[in-house]
Amino acid sequence: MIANVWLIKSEPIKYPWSKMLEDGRTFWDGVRNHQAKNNLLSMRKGDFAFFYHSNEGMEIVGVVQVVKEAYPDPTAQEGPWVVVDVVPVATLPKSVTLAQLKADPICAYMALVRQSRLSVCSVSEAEFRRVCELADWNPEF
DNA sequence: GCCAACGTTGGC
DNA sequence: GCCAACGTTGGC
Repeated sequence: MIANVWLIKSEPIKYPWSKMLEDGRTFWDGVRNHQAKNNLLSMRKGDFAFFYHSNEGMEIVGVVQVVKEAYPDPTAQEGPWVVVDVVPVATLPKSVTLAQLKADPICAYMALVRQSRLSVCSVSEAEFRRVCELADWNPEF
């Protein structure tokens, strides 16, 4: 695989996938956790990320791509916080629920499952392929 | 530098 | 609404 894959979480009440599609592009703000911030810093232009609905839905609904690498979070008063710019790439034909991931031998060990509070986590290539299978999605890259 | 208290996130 | 898992804060 050429690019790395990540997973970003959003509460549907705050920023749902439908809004992501509507906006076409957004900066991923509000991360106030160092581990999540470090993941944002590791993102490279062209990397992909699953878009996960936390709290309500609890499922992976779409895929986005990083179009601008980390820069200071405009919504942060101070501190080292950063954002990246992302654009939607695809809506998954079938959403993949947390329950499905937990029940799957490959995905059960995803950072998403192991560290429920981490809002930006990495996804391995094996996990990526498996989620695509579960989603009935055939990535064209 | 340790640790108790507290706050937040997010699954159940 | 509850609670587990973490992160942060502040007293010592």
